[in-house]
Formats: sequence, structure tokens, C-alpha cells
Amino acid sequence: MPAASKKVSAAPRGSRRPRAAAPEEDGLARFDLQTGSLGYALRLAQVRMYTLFFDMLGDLGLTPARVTALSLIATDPDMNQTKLARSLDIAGPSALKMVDALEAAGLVCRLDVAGDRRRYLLALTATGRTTMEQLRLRMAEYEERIAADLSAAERAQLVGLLNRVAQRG
Amino acid sequence: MPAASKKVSAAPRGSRRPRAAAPEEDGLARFDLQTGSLGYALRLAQVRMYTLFFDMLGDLGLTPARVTALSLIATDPDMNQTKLARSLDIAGPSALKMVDALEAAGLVCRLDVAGDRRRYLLALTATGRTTMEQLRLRMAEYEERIAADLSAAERAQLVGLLNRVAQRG
DNA sequence: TATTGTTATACTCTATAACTATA
DNA sequence: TATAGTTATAGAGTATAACAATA
Repeated sequence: MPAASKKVSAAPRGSRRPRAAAPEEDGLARFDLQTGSLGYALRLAQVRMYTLFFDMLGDLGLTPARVTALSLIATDPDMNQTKLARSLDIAGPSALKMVDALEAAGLVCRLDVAGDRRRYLLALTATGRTTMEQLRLRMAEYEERIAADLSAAERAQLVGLLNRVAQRG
Repeated sequence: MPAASKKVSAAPRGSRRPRAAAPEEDGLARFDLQTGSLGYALRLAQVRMYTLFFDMLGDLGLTPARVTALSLIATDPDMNQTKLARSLDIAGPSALKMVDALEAAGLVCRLDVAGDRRRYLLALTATGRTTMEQLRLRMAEYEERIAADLSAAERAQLVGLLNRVAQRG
């Protein structure tokens, strides 16, 4: 009978802030700096968003990937590891480690499934639910901080333009 | 006398495409999907940009970080490893491996510095210069593809709004 | 046979600490 | 003493391959 592996550190790099991702880093800066290009502007805005996202996470001890895993588990009452791997687009063993880490942090638990002993359901613990509630509140503030310098109309306009950029052309 | 370490693979994951970075992945999707939020729109646009960036790199065998290193070396005639580490905001040993990889790929060479035998200059090889020229051409196309569905006015507007988002508030 | 989870292994990127050679 | 580069080591994240238990 499979037992969850336990050898995963409980406090990941979520606590240590992951080096503010300089805009030069992803190959956009040196080419685009002079042109006021869309690519560079998008990159800079994304760097800012990333910084604010980590400020938002603060002392919760979560990484972005774990935030996503947590919210996927919170949302889907039928979540298991294979499904999580598919949702996150990661390999099975990676999902396993992710769940191990969330379990070690006391946020998630594995529940037996009646009638199928191969798998188990993933669910939030009480601590996990509290953390999710914290996250929901902070995400709302975070969204406001991103758009802090824009009027409602400008913000709507920006979202509209970004959606058109995001569409597969 | 220090000799450059040579044990670095020449063809990195630049060839293997790095898994298209699903928008769910960085903790933005599950919270924001319903709101049409700026955070989510920004994230989606960035995912699209990332995809196009890798399409652009194509068969050049480069990663985004190596593109940046290459362009930094191309731009600064006085580049060395410590300076490169500072520019990329990475640790010294990481910069070393980066340079080793670029050297193994035949794009960059280490040149002796008259009067200071501790360091050497980093410079592009002939192959490196050819690659950079290719990159410049492709970057121009890339920029156009990002904004393909926008008019000139819309694009300028979008850049303006993004710059305001990117500003530290 | 197929599915779920697991183990073993390896590779990349990153970091810190301690070292060498040189200034 | 300080600087440039290097080595050794470690940790997080990713992957593939092979496996056990169960369906």
C-alpha cells in the first residue's frame, strides 16, 4: 500500500524572496530599451506585478506554484495527484513533491477514497482553509495595488488591450 | 593561474521548449478568472509574449537568460564575469557557468587583460556576432507580432498604460 | 491492461562558503 | 586587504523510467 513520502522541507523558498527578476534578465532589455516597445513595457509591468505578488504573499510561506495548487485543491472537491499534475502541467513525481510539501506545511491532507484504494482525495486542512481565506483577502488588495495609479476607465481600457494581445492571432 | 572550467553542456534546454507556462501556474488564475482583473489580463498577455519569444528563438539554441547575457556582452566592451553577475543579478558561480556555456557554444570568448591577470574581458566570437545579428532581426519581427492586432494608436496607448503600472507607486 | 501513486535518478538553475591567484 | 575567478557543495524544481498496488 502506497504511503506518502515525507522527506520534503516544510519551509520552501517562499520565505526567501526570489530575487526580484531584473527586466534585463529575460532577453528583452538590451534590444528594446530605446524603442519604448510593447514587449519591454509588458515585461516591466510584469516585473512590477511579480514584486507586488511576493509582497502580498508576505509571511504565508507559499510560492506562486503552491498558491495555485492550494487554490486548485480548494476549488475542486474531486482533486487527486494525477489531476493536479495535469492542471499544473507538471509531471507526476513533481506533483507528488508539491503535495508532500503542502502536507508537511499542514495545509493539505490526503483522504482515502471508498472503492478505489489506488488514489486519495486531496483536501484542505483547517489551517489550509484559514490560509486560503487570508489569500483571498490579500489577492483583492493586490489587484487594487496593481491598478492603483489608474482610473476605472483606464483600467478597463488596459484590460481590454491586454486581452487582445493575449489572444492567439 | 585560473583556467575556465569546461564541463558544461553546450546545448542547453534552449532547444527543448520549456513547457508553455500555464496561466494557472503562478497563483493568479483561480482567484481572478471571474473578475476580468488586471492582474490576470497582464498574466495572460505575458504568457503569450513568452510563447512568441520562444518561437522567435527557434533553433538558435539560446535561453532567455543567455540572450540577455549575450546582448550585455555585445553591448559593453568592458564586460567581465563579476560585472555580468551584477548586471544579471546572479551569483558569481552562476555567471561563471553561464559564460562557460556561451563559450562552449562558441558564442563568447575570454580575452586576457593587459595589466590585470585576475580577470579577462568577455567578447563575442565571430559566430556570436552572427547570432546577435540574427537576434536583432528576429526581435524586430517579434515586437511586431506581439502588437499584431493593435493599431499604432492602440499600441502607444497600451505602452503608456503599462508604463504607469510598472512605475513604483 | 490501464491507472494511481511511488521510487530512483538525473539535469538545470540557483545559492553560499571557502579557496587561489593577483592587485 | 580587496578583487576576480574558481571549486565544492547543496537545495529547489523539473523531467524520465521503472515499479507496486489496485482497478
